[in-house]
Amino acid sequence: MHKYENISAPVIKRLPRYYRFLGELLDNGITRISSRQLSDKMGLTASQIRQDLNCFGGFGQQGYGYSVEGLHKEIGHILGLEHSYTTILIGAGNLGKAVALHMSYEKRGFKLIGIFDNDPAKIGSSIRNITVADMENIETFCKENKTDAAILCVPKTAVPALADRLYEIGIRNYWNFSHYDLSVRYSDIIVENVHLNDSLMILCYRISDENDPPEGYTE
Amino acid sequence: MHKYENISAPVIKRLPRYYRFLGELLDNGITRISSRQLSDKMGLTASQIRQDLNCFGGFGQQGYGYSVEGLHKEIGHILGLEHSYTTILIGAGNLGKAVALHMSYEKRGFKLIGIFDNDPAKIGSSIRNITVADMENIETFCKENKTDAAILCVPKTAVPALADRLYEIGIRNYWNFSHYDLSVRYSDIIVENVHLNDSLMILCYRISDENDPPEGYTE
DNA sequence: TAGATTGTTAATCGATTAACAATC
DNA sequence: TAGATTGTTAATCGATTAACAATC
Repeated sequence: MHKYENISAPVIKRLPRYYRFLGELLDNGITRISSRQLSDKMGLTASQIRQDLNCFGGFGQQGYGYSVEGLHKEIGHILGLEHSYTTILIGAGNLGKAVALHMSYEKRGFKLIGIFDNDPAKIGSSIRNITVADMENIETFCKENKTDAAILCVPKTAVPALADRLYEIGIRNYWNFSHYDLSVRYSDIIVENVHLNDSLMILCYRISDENDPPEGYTE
Repeated sequence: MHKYENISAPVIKRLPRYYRFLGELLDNGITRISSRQLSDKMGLTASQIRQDLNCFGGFGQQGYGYSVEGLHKEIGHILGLEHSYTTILIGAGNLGKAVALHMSYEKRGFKLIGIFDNDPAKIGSSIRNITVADMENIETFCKENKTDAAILCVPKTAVPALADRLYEIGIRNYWNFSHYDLSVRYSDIIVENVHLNDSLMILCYRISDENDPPEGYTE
């Protein structure tokens, strides 16, 4: 039932970056590019670019290279950006608010149709023309409005119970900003994580690895 | 000059997750764990856990397993969480604000000492007791206050000029939320990216790959 | 046609998994 | 001691790079 079979995670993770670079080239009025030129710009090998693209089809032309516009469109299509998945956001704190407002710039892929919180101070307030609703009403809302995906911006302590509830409702696609591993709890769901703490720790590792050990450190 | 030589990126990326799971075990009062038990909880192989940990040292005990508290501490140490890097945030929009507030919960690793923006409407406002300063004053500020790292929460169009300016000041460590690849511009810097758009596109790919092709799609 | 660059196969490199001797 | 589990080496698997025939 997969559109593309056996595409490895490393390849998929590179697609948005290809899409971004091609978009920039397009903005700069560049119409064609070779895998070598693109590899120079992006800091990877031409071989890898050709291998990656050929997972999905032969988009280039021998002796010529790739049409920037054509390739940009193809990758957009591979990513499925022509979809519009109805999406709800749970948690209207600072991060939730930022994500909601961020998504207004994002035209493709996802459409925010509801925002939920259980804090009375937040319920009733408005974020980009969507009124924050009471978590109590989420089942009713999802019955009345087909909901494809949920964005989780709640504290990790709230996630296990929330996850069970959303799973019960039938939601299987998650953009997860909470410090909790949803994928361990359910195996038949799709989760894309944005773990800010993890990201910051990795930066911390790389900075401290480069520099002198801190005081009190002995080896 | 590296504390740990030749540690591969996949290993480093798993460290925060180990740290998180061990922290949870610790909270639940569990004192010891074997690589097999941990692998069951985390959804990976016991072999991989042992291989990963042995990049840094032998933290376990044959026939017993690992001390949860000991291992948690060790990984915290490997990540360099005992540091406190002085950090400035550029861009006090919704995302910048959310990140600044997020970091107040985060005690270890980084300390936010300044927030900058060039929007007169934002300059002078206050985020978690830090007054948003004018970008004009960033050179002066960094001369007076040793600054280890910068968080970029500005639109991508603003990044190239900003990056040059921060590089000139001497900042080499970046937590980058903008849709721009800093690492291509400078090679002697450390960049950890949080590309929300890229993350959302990957989710989009995985949802559309699972489901029926959209209307108008023919193969 | 000649030159350039792809698509694709083969070679290399690296990461994960399996196995087991060491040892607590 | 016997049982359990690590640390570590060897085997497998997968991803990246190199090479080149196909072809625009």
